[in-house]
Amino acid sequence: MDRRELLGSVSIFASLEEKELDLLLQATTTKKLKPKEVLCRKGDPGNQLYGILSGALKVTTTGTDGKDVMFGLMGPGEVIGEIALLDGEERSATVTAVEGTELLTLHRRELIPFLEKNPRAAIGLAGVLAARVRSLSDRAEDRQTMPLPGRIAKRLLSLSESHGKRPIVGGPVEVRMPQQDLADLVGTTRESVNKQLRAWEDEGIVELGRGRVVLKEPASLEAVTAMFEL
Amino acid sequence: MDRRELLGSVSIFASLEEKELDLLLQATTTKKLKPKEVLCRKGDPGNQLYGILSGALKVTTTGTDGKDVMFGLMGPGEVIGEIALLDGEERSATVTAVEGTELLTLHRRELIPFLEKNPRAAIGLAGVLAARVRSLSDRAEDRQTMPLPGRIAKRLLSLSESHGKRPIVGGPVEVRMPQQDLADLVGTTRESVNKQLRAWEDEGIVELGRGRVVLKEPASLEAVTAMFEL
DNA sequence: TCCCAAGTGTGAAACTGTTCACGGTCGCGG
DNA sequence: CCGCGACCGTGAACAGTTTCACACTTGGGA
Repeated sequence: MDRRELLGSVSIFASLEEKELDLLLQATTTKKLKPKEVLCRKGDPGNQLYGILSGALKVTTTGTDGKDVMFGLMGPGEVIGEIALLDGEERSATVTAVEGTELLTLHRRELIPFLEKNPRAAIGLAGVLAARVRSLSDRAEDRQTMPLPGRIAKRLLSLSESHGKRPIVGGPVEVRMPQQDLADLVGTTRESVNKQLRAWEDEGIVELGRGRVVLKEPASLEAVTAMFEL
Repeated sequence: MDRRELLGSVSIFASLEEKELDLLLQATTTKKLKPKEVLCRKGDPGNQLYGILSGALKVTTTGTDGKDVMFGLMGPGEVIGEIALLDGEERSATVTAVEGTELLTLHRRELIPFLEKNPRAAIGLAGVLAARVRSLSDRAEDRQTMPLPGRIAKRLLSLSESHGKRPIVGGPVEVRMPQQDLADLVGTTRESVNKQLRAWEDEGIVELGRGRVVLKEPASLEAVTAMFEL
């Protein structure tokens, strides 16, 4: 896969013309992250924008007590790092690779002038941000209206869509993520997640393994979420 | 105050040239809202962007059980409605006037072409969105790391900065908001807020009144937040 | 290949915050 | 100027989660 193809695969640049892409390409570098490697930490100054080419990143913050909050898991085609770059503040979260990951990096001094010349890209970027706001506020809402089982079910389903694998073709979807991370994502403890998952395992709805959850009956999970929302 | 002055007072347009402002002005309308009047509801189609000229709006969503979540209180100079407009989805929340409010409205069909011709405004808009993401993720973090008193204290302080009044010049700051709204904002029940506030009143930290909280000792509240965070 | 760090499973006890069920009071709109 | 709706105050019982304290498993790296 050549560099241009890579760049085109990052959503916000997908709509650009060839020659604009070429121009932008010259300003990019690529970067590789090993599993567990940290891309940036909350509080760092942030002048780079990253596009994910392959792999997966988790976005978290850590309280001093060690209590983590995970905001999301990002995959290929997604953009990360725009916030600090756009408002000029510090990085708002810590970003860590959960597996080997390839990134495209773009520095603010190249990006801002580029956006000024290519308003469509700027609008596209704003669109990405708008979606981010939407998902954050949805989750905030869930967190204070939906009881724990509903939240776990909902997040499992959404993870299965964005990051699910099917070990056997046509078989059930598997979500690769330790229970601790699931807990951080849902806003609860590892223990609570474990207990809920075990309960579902007994009902045959999921199957558990070290670092993974297999959704045997997604429909039952949907039923759980439906019980609470709206 | 003439129309142009109004437009310039809305943050994202503050950096525009005179002639650009004039151009944009022709596309705007003004709108007035009475107290408690609803600007839009979650789920509506959304094609307007609003700039707040005066007054205050609250942004909320309501679960079917009647449990509300308040995302924020917006004041003069702030922009609202960008999200639905940028991602083409439904309105993501309900917006209600808490007092008499004057708005500037701008339709998508005028705004998008305008942004394409004025990339700086597009970038500015992206900046607003970035700030929105930041505040939402901060709150998400608080909500699952900080116990209730800390969250209440923190929100009171931030409200006092953005919407506080000083009934007597140089006197203590007063926040005008019913306890129910405070609860929705912090993500708890009215009762819990009331109990905490009463406790603080007994300690002389705040003073309560119908629909208002007077921060007599903001420093003590800061101490409460400091106890938990970081 | 063996070891150990990371991850999982589980119960009991403690607690934080909610729910429920009231009564009281304020102040504004008719 | 008075009534009624909106807002405040409060306690008791309850529920859902967290905390704590373990034992157990597993897979990958030295």
